Amino acid sequence: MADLEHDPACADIGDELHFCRTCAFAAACLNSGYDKARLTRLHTLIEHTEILPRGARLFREGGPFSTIAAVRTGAVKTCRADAEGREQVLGFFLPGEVIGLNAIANGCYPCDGVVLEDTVLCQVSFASMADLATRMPALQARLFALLSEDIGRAGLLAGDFPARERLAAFILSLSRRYAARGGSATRLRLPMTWSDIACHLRLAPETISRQMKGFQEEGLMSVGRREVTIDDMQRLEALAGDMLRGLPA
Amino acid sequence: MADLEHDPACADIGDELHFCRTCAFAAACLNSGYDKARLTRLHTLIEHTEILPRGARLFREGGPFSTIAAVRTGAVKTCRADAEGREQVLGFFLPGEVIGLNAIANGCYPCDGVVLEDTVLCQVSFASMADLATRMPALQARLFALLSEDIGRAGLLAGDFPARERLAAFILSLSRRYAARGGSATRLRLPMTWSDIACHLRLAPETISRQMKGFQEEGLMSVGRREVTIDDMQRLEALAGDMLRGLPA
DNA sequence: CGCGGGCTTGAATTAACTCAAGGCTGGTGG
DNA sequence: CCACCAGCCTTGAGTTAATTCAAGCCCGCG
Repeated sequence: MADLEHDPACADIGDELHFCRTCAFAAACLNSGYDKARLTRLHTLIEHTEILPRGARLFREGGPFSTIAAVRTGAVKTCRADAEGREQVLGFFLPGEVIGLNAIANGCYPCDGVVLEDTVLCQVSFASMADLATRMPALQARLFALLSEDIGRAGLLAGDFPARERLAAFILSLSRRYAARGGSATRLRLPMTWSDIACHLRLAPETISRQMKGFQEEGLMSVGRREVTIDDMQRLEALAGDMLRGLPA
Repeated sequence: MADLEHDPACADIGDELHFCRTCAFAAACLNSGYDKARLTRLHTLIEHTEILPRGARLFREGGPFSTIAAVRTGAVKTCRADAEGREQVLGFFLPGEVIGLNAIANGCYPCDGVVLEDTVLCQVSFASMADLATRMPALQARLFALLSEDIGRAGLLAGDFPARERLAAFILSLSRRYAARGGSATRLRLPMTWSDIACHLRLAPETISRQMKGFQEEGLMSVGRREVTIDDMQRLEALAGDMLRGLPA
């Protein structure tokens, strides 16, 4: 365990120990009494990438799947383009979140992975991970939970809610996810463009713009360039409430 | 293995061996050379329910999660109601498909499970299943795949496609899922109402009605009471193509 | 036979979209 | 250091796909 805590590659992450010590994959394992050898084995499976610049492709739709990755710093989106070239953003991945779980089923990625800002990832061969999981039930449980969580998250977008509520839920979801990793719940830096948000929420970019303006005028939040400060969390939760009901983060 | 093949509880399923022998949970294990003891152990974990009538609730939103279930015969929908009481159908589950995977993350169901027609399920404690999976890597792999598949399926609905394409993709998806279990790919019995389909696809029931009529007039399919016969698979695939791209079944 | 749930059909409405044009901003190169 | 450029965001006006509302129909079932 000491190895993990003092690994220089992790030390610079500061307080995000929940994420750092385990590179997001095995938080649940830390307090499970595993011996040092196993934790070290887990740790040695993990490779950190270099700093990936905005626009870099982690993988492309149809490409062969072999590794999953956790975001260490930065942000990533997964997306696909339809026949007319219109982009659909499936999800955003913030520090601590795991990318690639939707590729397990088919052995190939169902979407592109695109870096939104300077990003470092922790990568692990999924096969090794699964193998190790048979010997570490808590790791297996963590993987099951991560996968299950993603089902719920993907389902969020399925609902038919008005633009206003969808955007409110999106902001609130970001807020909770940042807060869960020790960030601020009220002051959010947005690594994605308005257009990305629009593609994600099935809205036109113009609609995002108008709704953001509306939120600001109502005193719900202050909207800046690539950042948002939530001013009235309660009202925001009331707006989004129905949509996020029963979601972990 | 002989136990499984000749188990009278399974014998009546006929040719659906892929599903029957394993009650849908461990198809991948059968050819993996596991010894009889392990397969039997898996089998003894599984309990068949009595015949559940239309309208029965398998579970409710917020209820404690402990078991996952595979549909043996019949059909089930998962759904939730928003504040105004409008229903949102998250998914339909046909024979051979597994219900409850989205509840793992939180330990409680994020939706209701409702029986659509006379239905028999195979139920298994998820905890036992996970425990067994540590000793049966192929079972673990199967569970990972099932979970991953569900992420993709949930994401389907996220896209912003016109009503016409969404409905085409839905019909085609049903067709493929029935076909994958040995059923007909062209003649489909629909266990759900038009309204259920509407709630699932984020459309009004009237829209389903109009689109179905349209499909019929164009010779794409013949629509009957609770059944559909696909007359022009190629054109249907062309219509839905973009949406189902990269989906297993 | 009559009842009720579910499906159909038409007409009016609307939320969000598209199209078009203008403005800000942060980065780049002179 | 400043000017320019490109990408991104904003704003307005007109359009549209799908909705809501309302009414009637069909069919299986008691």
